[in-house]
Amino acid sequence: MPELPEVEVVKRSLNNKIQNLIIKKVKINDGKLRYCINKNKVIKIIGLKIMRVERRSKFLLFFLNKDIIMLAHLGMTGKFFFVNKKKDKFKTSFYYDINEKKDKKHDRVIFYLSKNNKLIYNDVRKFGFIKFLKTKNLNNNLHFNNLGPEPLSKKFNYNYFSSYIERKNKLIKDLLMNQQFVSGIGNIYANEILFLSNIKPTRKVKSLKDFELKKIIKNSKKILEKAIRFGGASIKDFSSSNGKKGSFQQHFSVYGKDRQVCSNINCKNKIVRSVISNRATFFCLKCQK
DNA sequence: AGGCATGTTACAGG
DNA sequence: ACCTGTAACATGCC
Repeated sequence: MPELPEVEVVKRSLNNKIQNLIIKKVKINDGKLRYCINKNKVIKIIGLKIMRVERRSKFLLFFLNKDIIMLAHLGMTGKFFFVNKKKDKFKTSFYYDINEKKDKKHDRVIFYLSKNNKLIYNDVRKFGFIKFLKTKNLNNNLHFNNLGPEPLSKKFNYNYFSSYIERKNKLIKDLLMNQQFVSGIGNIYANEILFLSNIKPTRKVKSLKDFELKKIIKNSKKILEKAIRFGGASIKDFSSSNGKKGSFQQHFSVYGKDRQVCSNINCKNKIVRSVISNRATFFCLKCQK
């Protein structure tokens, strides 16, 4: 599910609801996620207030008072659901009912919040994690100290790109997915960005012309912003914290489209699928050079 | 039954 | 010390 746009959508859907709520109780159904949830640290967040939620790369940061941050990563299948007693307009599509006593399958952690609200962390494959740290340690933990710039920030620009790739001999698709180069792009969006940029995923970065670097920068921002506008991509079962599905998957140009006709007008070529660094890669041999 | 899946990191080897 | 590729994590779906 979750690359930058999906995590951003989750952040936005949580933020206005969760601010100023107090964590009353935490129930851990299965704390054996990517990292085992530290129960001693969980005890310390009881009674703390959730100030706001931020996103960095594909990480969610819940800022609590007392200078504590709850850092979460959704891995491949992690989801946060916010459940409120009040009926809201998403009620019909909503997976959870506040009055339902029994937990859903794969509800790993449940945060009971003030005013009868719940925050549920559901994760099928358990590649995600939740950990707690001091605000001052945020930038020197293993997840953040080698993180590249945000693709939507001004730091991700032509000068940065061209100086980064000097004497590098990597494939462009690998580079786009390398979080040390730029943080937040995963397999789906790397495929989409390269299709829109007419660049074959197997191109070596050294071979890229200046105009191609500029195109990749521009299209990265364009696609990620568009995906956020559409609420992210809900392949499998991604949804935001209110259960609302994204629809960007309907706007995919190449991802998952092997053997289908290229989506460019006037191109009758079929999209091919190959594997790069163990990840499914889709492209049009005619449109991407 | 076997292959595949939106991600990250630990580790081995160069 | 840096870079690179691979295995591992856990579960469900086609």
